[in-house]
Parts: sequence; C-alpha cells; structure tokens
Amino acid sequence: MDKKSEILHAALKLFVLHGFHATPTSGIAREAGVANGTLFHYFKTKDELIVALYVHIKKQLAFCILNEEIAEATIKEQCKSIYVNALNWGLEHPTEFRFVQQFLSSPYLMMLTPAEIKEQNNMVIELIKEGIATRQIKAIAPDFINSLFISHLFGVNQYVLQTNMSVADRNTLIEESFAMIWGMISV
Amino acid sequence: MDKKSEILHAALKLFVLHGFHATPTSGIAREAGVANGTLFHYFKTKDELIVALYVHIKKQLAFCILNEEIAEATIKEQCKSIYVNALNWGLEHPTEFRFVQQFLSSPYLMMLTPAEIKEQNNMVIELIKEGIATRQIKAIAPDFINSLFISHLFGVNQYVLQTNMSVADRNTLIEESFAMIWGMISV
DNA sequence: ATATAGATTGACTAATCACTCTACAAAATT
DNA sequence: AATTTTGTAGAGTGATTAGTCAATCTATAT
Repeated sequence: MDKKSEILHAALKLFVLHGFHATPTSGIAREAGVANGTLFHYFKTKDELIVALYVHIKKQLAFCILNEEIAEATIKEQCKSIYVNALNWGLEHPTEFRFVQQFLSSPYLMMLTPAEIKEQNNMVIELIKEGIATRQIKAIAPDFINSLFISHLFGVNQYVLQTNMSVADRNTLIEESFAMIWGMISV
Repeated sequence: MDKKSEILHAALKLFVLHGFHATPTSGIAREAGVANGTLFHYFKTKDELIVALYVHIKKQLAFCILNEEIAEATIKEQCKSIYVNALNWGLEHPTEFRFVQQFLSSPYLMMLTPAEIKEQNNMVIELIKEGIATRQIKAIAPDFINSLFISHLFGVNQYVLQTNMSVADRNTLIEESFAMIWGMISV
C-alpha cells in the first residue's frame, strides 16, 4: 500500500473513532506512518482529505454494487441485487459505512456540488424509472422511492450491526427485509 | 429567554452550521450574547453542553409526539399519530432534526449509556409489542420494526426537505408514506 | 554521469482552542 | 443588615492545531 492509501486508511479509522475535527492531521500522519508534511503533499488541506476519502469510499461501494452480471435480470432481480450487495458491503465494511453516514449528516456534505450528490444515486433512479414505466414499481416520484430505499438499507444495516446474529439468521433477515421494501414500492 | 436557553439555542445553530469541533465555545458565547465564562458556569465542559443539547431536543420531540389524546385509539391509530407528529416536528424544526441526526452518527453518541439510548425508543417498542400480541403487527423482532419505522421517518423527512412541495402535497405524502410503512409492518 | 521532477521529512509558526481565574454584581437567606 | 450563594464578566493561560518551508532523498530520463 502506498503512502496516499495509508493516509486515507488511517484517516478513516481515526475520523470514525474521534470525529473529523477531533482528529488532528498530525495524528493521521502518525497512524499512517508518514511525516506530517507528506499528508499535505497529497492533500492540500484537511478538508480536501475528508472529501477525497468520501469520494474514495463511495467509489468502492459503487464498484461492489455493480460487481455482478445483472443485465438480463428483471427489474426486481436487479433491485434485489443492488440491495443485497449494498447491505453486505455495509456489513462487511462497518467503518466505511459509518464514515459515509457521518459525512452525509455533517456540514462537510455541502462541499459536494448538488450535481455530484445527484450523480451518485443516478443508477438506482434510472432503474426505478424503468420499473415505473413497465408498471412494476408504483408510479410515485423516483427520488422519493430512492429515499425510502436508502433509508431502509440504513435501518436494516443499523439493526444487524447492533444485534448479535448468526450468519444464517442474518441472511434470512436480508431476504425478508428485501421482500418488505419491495412489497412497499412495487405495484 | 434566560442565558442558559440562549446558550443552547446558539449552540444548536452553530453546531448544525459548522459541526461540533469547528464551533468554538467562544463563538457560541458571542452568538448567545453572554461572556465566555458564563457558558462554563452552566456547562462544565463543551462535551457536556453537546450532550445536554441533545437531551434537551429529544425531550421536546418526545413531548410533541405524546401531545395528544390517543389512549382509546387503536394500535394503528396510535402508530399513525406518533408517525405524523414526529414527521411534522422534524419538518417544522429542521435544524433540531439535523442536529439529532448529526449527533447520532457522531462519536458523541457513545457518551450516552446504552440504557439511555434504549430508553428513548421504549414507548414505541412497547406499542409495537402490543401490536404483535394482538396480531396487528407482524411477529418479528420489535427492535427491528422500530429500526425500520425510524429509518422510514428519516427518509421521508429528508425527501420532503429537499423537495419544494405545497402544504397539500406534503400532507398527502405524509398520509401515503404512513400507509406504506404500515403496509410493511402490519399483518 | 548528470539533471530534473517528484516524494519525504520534521522542525517551525501563527492562530486558535477549551477552560480557568479573579473580580464584582445581584439575589437569596439568615 | 449582614452574609452567603449564585450569576456574570472577560482577560489570561497552556496546550494544540493546520499548514509551511527549506532541506534531503529517490527515481527516472537524457
């Protein structure tokens, strides 16, 4: 792992543990095993590091969600694939997931342009629109359905993380929870 | 408004605007129109102020949710009353709502004891249990249903806040969104 | 071999921060 | 009236911070 990655990795850990401002850049550098100045060689400011980390993690999540052949699947199967992949990613990467949550409910969110924010949900929105057009999904605002979809994901993730469950129980819950959200948004 | 309230009010505004650590206590005191030392007369530390603010806001929300006669209502009506009241409170107090969100996804959350955290959902959990016992709500973990309920609330709130809607449209959406969550959790 | 560009370092700085301290004013209590 | 408690102020303090900078190192290209 190169130094830039080490810095991002250390920053993620410390930000989730202590919060953005309670984590000094000097602490990140120490945790990453690099000098103080090196951090500012890769990221002009601390704010730039925070935003870069968010974009970096979002990219990983997006890659993981799409990491399957779903071209020929039905709308429902595609939705389920996205749902299950996103949920599993969140459960396998709780620190990253928590960081995203922390970032989205912080004032740092405003450092992203509205276009950037919208862009990230674009794929799901398009899928929802297709589902509406083919009368498989309820004919209500796609943005609204997307909001419910994401919220549901967050809720299930949070519940699983704070509950000790066997892998089998967890998988059952994931199946059932998709059935619930699909029942809610499908016609 | 007394000085303590002024301090809480100023802190809320600045925390949501700039984040916890990016808001200096001196700034809060200035915004509240009191001296620096006065802040520390009422709150021993900045952390104590943050937690006190959270507890203060949660108390307001709890009061608002219960502010109706619902003793004789059915489980569904009680759930709807809580849902609508909570949602309306969030829409009428976006800053407070955002603060709660920010607090819950920050490391400050860990300053609350697990008992305190659990206590806050207790009323809804009890209602869900009653609903399950009377076979009106699906027989799955009450904590899980509570998670979904809260997440749904957050999702709808976020959508409404980021969308320009007429009051009529908003009320329709609130009605419809309750029907959706109720359809999801009822038998 | 030499030159050039980028990577890395860590001491340094100016600013800022949470919190303290002393002094005094206003109530409340005796 | 005297005394104690509580509220308020704001200058002051030691610690900490983001970011800079000049110096050194590494690697690749010529």
